[in-house]
Amino acid sequence: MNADSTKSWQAVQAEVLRRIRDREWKPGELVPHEAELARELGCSRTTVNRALRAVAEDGLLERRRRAGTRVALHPVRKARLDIPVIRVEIENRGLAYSYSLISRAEELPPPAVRARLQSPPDHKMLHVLGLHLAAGRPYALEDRWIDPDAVPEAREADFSRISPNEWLVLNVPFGGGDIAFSAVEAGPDEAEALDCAPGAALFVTERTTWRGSRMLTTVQLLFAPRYRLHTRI
Amino acid sequence: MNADSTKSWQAVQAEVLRRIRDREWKPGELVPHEAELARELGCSRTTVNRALRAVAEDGLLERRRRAGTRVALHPVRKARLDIPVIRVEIENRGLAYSYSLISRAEELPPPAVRARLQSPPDHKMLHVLGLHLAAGRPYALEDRWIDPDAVPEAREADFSRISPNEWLVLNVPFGGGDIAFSAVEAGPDEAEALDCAPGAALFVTERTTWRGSRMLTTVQLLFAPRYRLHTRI
DNA sequence: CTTGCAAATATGTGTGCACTTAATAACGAA
DNA sequence: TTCGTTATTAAGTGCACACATATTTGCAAG
Repeated sequence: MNADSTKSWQAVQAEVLRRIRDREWKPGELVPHEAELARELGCSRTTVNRALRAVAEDGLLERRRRAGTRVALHPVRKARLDIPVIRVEIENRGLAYSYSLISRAEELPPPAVRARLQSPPDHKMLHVLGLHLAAGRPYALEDRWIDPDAVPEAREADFSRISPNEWLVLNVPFGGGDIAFSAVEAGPDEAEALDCAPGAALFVTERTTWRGSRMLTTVQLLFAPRYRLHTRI
Repeated sequence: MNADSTKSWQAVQAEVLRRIRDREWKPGELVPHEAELARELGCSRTTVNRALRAVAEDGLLERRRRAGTRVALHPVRKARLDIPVIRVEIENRGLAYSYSLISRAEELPPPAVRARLQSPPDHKMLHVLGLHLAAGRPYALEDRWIDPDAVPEAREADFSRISPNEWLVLNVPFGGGDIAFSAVEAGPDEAEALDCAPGAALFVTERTTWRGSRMLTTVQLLFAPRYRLHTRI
């Protein structure tokens, strides 16, 4: 047990956070450089580096080579959002998950989708509509478009038992992605599927994923009213 | 210049990601241990560790001591959300920011707020309502409650020129926090403040911040219609 | 067959060192 | 004065080594 000469990087991090909190290091101010801190805290520079890097990743410090490390003036807090597969999300709440396919077709996407997927005007896409249910009640409506050229196996996939959401995670190697959250009013169809009043405010997440520069799929997830996306900072 | 015997941890990370993408390492599968990878890739274990740790932080690998490192079966993607001060958020979009105070009072919070702040039934709180504007148009309505016992300086603060949002970031040492995103229908007052139709779907973020175990403040931010919170994965 | 303890092992972390890279400052020439 | 070059400096990264810690495995005692 490293009585006291050894400080773990977490201990250093805690000390750094304390100094920021207690305004020992003021916002915008330059903090001692790594070597200096290492000497002062009785640990190696590597350890100090690890700690400072972690704090900087949370947005409380800003680091630039040569310029040194300074306390962030406008701390842009970095929250981490977990984006699980919907089935897992529901099961984690201890609810029974089920899923039902509403429709599946190969058709021309609307302009908005075409723009997101950067596809040529007359390129047909796989369009899958499905409903995720938690404990038998509508949870989220999945409105997905898949580029069958980029994901040929999708043509064979059976989306009646497994949602595109989960099928894609399992079968398509991940790539980059883009997520947006917003709110929309429920249209008549959506209201019926989600069993809510038309015009109700729905939480929406829209995701577009690609691999390399190839767009793969875009999805709109409409959550039933009272859904909350939750995280800690 | 380290021609090729030295691999940077980013290079190792890229190689690891490639192997996961190309299914050389299949989901759920155990990957070679650090020392083995180090030998294979011709770098030190430290470097491999750095790379694997980074990938694990993104949720694509799961690591446990002794048990080894395995490819995540249900990759829970970790998105990072930046939560800037609203003024900065607006200015970053190249728009002119302004702010106007709507009301400020010390009063009894409604039950929902009391629950969030875990305050006793008859404890009065500082209640500040303000509107953030971008290019002169309503952007977000800030409905904030501050515990004046936990943040005594707030009583003296001038929230007519600087929003509580920004004042708190500048004056109150950060602490833990809790963020939730959802959607609500605009009520009559909110519709008027945000210059939208009553019943319009609004994107909401609710934040509660504390220091230690002391609740400091809770805020509801109602964004004008068409607001989108956006991030990459 | 179960329980408990010890050995083995993979990751986690710390240290000291060296070298690289980027940003600034200092300096000198046009 | 202004521009470009060079020196300096602090962070970024890599390596070899050692020890810490968690977890599994296997063996032995009950």
